Amino acid sequence: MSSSSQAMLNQGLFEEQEMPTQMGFFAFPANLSCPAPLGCHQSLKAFSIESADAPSAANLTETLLSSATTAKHRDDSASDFGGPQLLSLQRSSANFWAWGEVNECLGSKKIGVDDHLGVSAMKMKRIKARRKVREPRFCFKTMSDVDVLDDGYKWRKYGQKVVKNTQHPRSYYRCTQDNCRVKKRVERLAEDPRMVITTYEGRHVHSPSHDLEDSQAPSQLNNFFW
DNA sequence: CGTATTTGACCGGCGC
DNA sequence: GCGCCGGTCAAATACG
Repeated sequence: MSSSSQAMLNQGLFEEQEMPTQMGFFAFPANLSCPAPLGCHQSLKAFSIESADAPSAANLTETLLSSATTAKHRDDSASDFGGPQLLSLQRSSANFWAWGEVNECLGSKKIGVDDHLGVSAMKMKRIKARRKVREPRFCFKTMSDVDVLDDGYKWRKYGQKVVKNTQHPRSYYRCTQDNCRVKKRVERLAEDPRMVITTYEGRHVHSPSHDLEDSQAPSQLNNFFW
């Protein structure tokens, strides 16, 4: 975990009092606009998160924020806001939304190992169970015209599915970087189609693509996680 | 022509 | 065991 992420945590980025466990939310200041092609013209409103991987969400938030702020600062040098000040929290019960599926997938379910299973079968089951539990996963709820938010990484779509009780299809993306198994799902909220829910799964083993283009120091590459 | 996206098929988990 | 459902694969198609 980077020290800045820890700082963000200490500042109370992740608040859970009004949410079930594993849930937290925050809001960008109303005047923060994300740069094109982000299309995130409103506020990033909420996320749910696997508690053990809060730093991941913090780092992604950092990425999104820095992407938004650096782009803004390139255009206008007057710094209305910057860095940690962006994270002024706004609390609103209106931000609450159900995210049972994510919580369910986060390993809250007990996975029993049957006594009669063979050793290999048990191993398989354990590996699968462990994988399911360990994959850090969290989601952002964003008001946006476009489905895919520019988080600095390059994604390839590998599937689309209409899920039950929703009128909007869910899209599945994988990070295009070799050896990086990070995935994300993007869908629109049934109740409010203006809201996009982006769910990230896994950790990047590399820095964002535009950082690579900027020839970032190799030592930073290995340490970067969101 | 290489790469990205689309989309129907397939698979595994889960509840009944 | 069966059916439902979410997630993934991969062939076909679109696009630059």
